Amino acid sequence: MAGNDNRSAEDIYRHIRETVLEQRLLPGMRMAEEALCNIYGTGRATIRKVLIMLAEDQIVTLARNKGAVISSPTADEARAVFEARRSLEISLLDWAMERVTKADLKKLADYINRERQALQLGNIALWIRLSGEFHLVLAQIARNEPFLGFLEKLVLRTSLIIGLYGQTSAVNCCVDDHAGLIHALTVGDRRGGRKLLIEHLGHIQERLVFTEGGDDVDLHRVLSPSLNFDRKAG
Amino acid sequence: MAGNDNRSAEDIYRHIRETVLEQRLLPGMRMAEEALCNIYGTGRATIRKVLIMLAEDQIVTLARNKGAVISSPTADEARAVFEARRSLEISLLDWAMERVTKADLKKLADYINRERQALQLGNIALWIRLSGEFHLVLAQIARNEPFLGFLEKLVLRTSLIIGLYGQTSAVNCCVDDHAGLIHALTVGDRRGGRKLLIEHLGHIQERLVFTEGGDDVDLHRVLSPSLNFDRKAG
DNA sequence: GTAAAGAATATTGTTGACAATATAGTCATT
DNA sequence: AATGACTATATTGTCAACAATATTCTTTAC
Repeated sequence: MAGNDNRSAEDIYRHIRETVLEQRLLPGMRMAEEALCNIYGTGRATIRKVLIMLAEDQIVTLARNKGAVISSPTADEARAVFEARRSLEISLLDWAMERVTKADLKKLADYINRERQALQLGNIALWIRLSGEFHLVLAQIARNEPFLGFLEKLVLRTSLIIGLYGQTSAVNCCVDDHAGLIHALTVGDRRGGRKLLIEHLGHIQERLVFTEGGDDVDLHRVLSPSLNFDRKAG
Repeated sequence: MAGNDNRSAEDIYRHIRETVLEQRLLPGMRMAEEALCNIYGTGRATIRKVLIMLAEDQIVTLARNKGAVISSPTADEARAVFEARRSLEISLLDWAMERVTKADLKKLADYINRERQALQLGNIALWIRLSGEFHLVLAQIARNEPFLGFLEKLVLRTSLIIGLYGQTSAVNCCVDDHAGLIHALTVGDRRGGRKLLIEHLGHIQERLVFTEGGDDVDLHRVLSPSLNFDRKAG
């Protein structure tokens, strides 16, 4: 069960990010160093490096002498993330309109097919990841590395947010939204693309239910489907 | 000379970032672990954590078995950073227009005064830092944490870029630009503010001279005023 | 005198042990 | 039975030593 081959810190980092994107790692889950050492077959130094990198992405929260936990974005943070995404992705789409190539469009089409396929096969985790990555593939067309990196972080955090506040329902709207975006990009419909993008992000955001108004995330931890996890209630 | 009090990784991280912002740490400078240990009076584990965090910000470049070096952004990366800044800061300014308070305006005015003061006293390092931080203070008014964090990274990288490609000249235009931005924000002049902001970033970018077309940064290292540093030319 | 090969040095990568801290469990008291 | 203090356990933080690798210096051959 435990003891994969030795992997580099970067590989582990990428793997954990993928898993977060698939919503298999959910907010509140503890990331004990030794457990990760066993899973990935590395020493603590490597794991520590990975956790520091994840903490910089705000995927993980480090507490002194308490260790790492998958971050639980507050409702306010969630709103900020969506606000930021709207703004970032509109800029990215504008650039993409100017710089898109035929190869890009082909790549996007392939991606949508993979999304549809994953959905048909019932591979939800894969579909979730693909539909997140779609935005990144779209963003790559803009050819601005820093911006792409920023969006990556926001997409990752969106996965955490959906994992915390998301309702499992109305799944297949996204694929059509994505198809619409591709069409807008193909015909160069700037205004339509922008509208679609905002609506699409709105669809995702609308499906969130922010239980409990406060900023205290401990309550969310309790109801998160993670490991057994008791806390003295305040 | 060496041996400050023990500081936490976060303190050291902030201090190095500040120093980069002041352009006292320049691209190409080596960041040997032991040297940093002596400077900050900590063990290698702490320094290592700091370097990992700086590497995530792309302030530092880590090479396996070779150690850390202050990053040397290429000309293309520099262009991407400015492009990203234009887009980010316009969004931030739009939000700031909606959310600015009197307290914010007071804070901005104080900041400009500090800039002017630093310039009069000839404290260039401080002025450079303040004029970078001005953009962050402005960004804080937008009240969007993720966006603010992104801009922080870009401002840091801008410091590296100016350190590499910047010409030391025409210093005092910036303060007036900043004053203009405050005015636009005060009277709610959205269009004027946007224009000023783009011009301001343009001023900074125009003063760059991209010596050598290639992506190889070793040449820049040679001319950086760091320790003695020889390399076999390719 | 230059260039290549090898030795010496310095720096980073990794591991293990120990200290500091937080968590969980136990027991006594009310 | 609930609360509080205390002990035991587990986890992280830090340090030191050693291994691996890169760099520099020296030597030798041409």
